[in-house]
Amino acid sequence: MGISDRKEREKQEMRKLIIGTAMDMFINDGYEKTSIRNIAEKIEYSPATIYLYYKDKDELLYEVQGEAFAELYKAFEKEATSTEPMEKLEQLLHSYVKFGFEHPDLYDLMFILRSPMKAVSEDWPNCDESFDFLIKTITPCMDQLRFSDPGVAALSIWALGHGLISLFIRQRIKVMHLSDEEQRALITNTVDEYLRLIRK
Amino acid sequence: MGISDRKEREKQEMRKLIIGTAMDMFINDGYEKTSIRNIAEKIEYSPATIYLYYKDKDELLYEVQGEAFAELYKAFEKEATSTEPMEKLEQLLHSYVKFGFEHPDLYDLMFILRSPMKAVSEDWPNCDESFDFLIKTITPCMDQLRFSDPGVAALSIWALGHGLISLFIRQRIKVMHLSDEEQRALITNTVDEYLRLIRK
DNA sequence: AAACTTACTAAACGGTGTTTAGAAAATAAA
DNA sequence: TTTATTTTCTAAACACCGTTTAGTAAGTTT
Repeated sequence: MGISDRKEREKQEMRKLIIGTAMDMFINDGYEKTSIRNIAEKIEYSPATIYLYYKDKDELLYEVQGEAFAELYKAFEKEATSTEPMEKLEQLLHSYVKFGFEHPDLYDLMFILRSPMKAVSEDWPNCDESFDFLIKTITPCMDQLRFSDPGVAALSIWALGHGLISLFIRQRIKVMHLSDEEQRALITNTVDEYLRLIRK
Repeated sequence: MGISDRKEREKQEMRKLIIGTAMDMFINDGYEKTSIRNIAEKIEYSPATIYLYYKDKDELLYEVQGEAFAELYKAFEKEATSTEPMEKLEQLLHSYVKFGFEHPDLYDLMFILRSPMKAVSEDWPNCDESFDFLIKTITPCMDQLRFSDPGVAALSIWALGHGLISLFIRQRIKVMHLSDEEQRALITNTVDEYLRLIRK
């Protein structure tokens, strides 16, 4: 049955077209400002067509989140490569913060946006993967870290990185009355001092 | 002129009615799910009336943020009372996290929500106040802290607290597969270990 | 009592996510 | 090849949203 094969292929291509366009627009304009109608217009289909391929806007977000987490994981693999455990951990945190700086709108929809129920109730494959990378990086460092257990260590490191980036992205660091460049420098500085603090 | 006095009073009462109702609804349903139309319905006026007292929905948010920051500051004053600098700093961070746990929707609109331009461009009186409290609490601790300067110290402490609460509120800690209670306990634990880390 | 000012709202504008009913095109069967 | 069936798409509508406009009704002043 060659025809139904092609149809399946075309269906997958359409899904890719939609999700690719959605991702572009989420990155450029943010999730909230991107409407189903805008996406439809860009791909030259009617809005209703999108609903033949995705259940609702949340499902679009869910898919884009998946791709974004895959990108984060790739960044980890590329940038946290040291064979020395503590150095690898440092590279990992730097990589995380760098990702936030370079892809603020992706970071936003991954970690800040109110997540669709699907993402929090069912499991979240590509997110788990990145979190696993953190856990696996921490584990061999435990004897050199001033944390009581890996759970606390993971959450502490993640929370510090996330806190810095999300305060920056959502412009709350403005209360410190610093320029954009000064804010970035201070954040980098704060990361480095934190990494020094946690060492035994 | 008694009449214009009364009119002014009535005007202020109307503003209070609107902002009070808005705050209630922001707390119960969140900012995004609360519509001008719903607020108008609850106070039994037409939606257009609200625009005679507030420029737009952002201005409502701005005002509620102000009140929320005032509440946070009150919490600080009540709970961070020690005369011993380091102990006061610990009380402050605990107070911050407690505020987040107890008023998640207020915390959300203060620190997580995309803030209206007014809040970030002009100054933000009640937010400055709370941030000042942090700076003033940190300053006398500097000789006992493992930070190079107060700016880094302030941002580090804030980012850790904010990171924990915002990951919790936006349900990202779910990747750790813990119950709500376990998550809260882990957060408290992480705060305590952090406070231990930063001590000289 | 008439003129003026203030307080309010009905209705509309242009936007949103989403659903429905029906048209058009592609495929299968005759 | 023509008819029947399935698949693919969209126009239009529904129920919301924030906001503006134009006009009504009430209160105040002259």
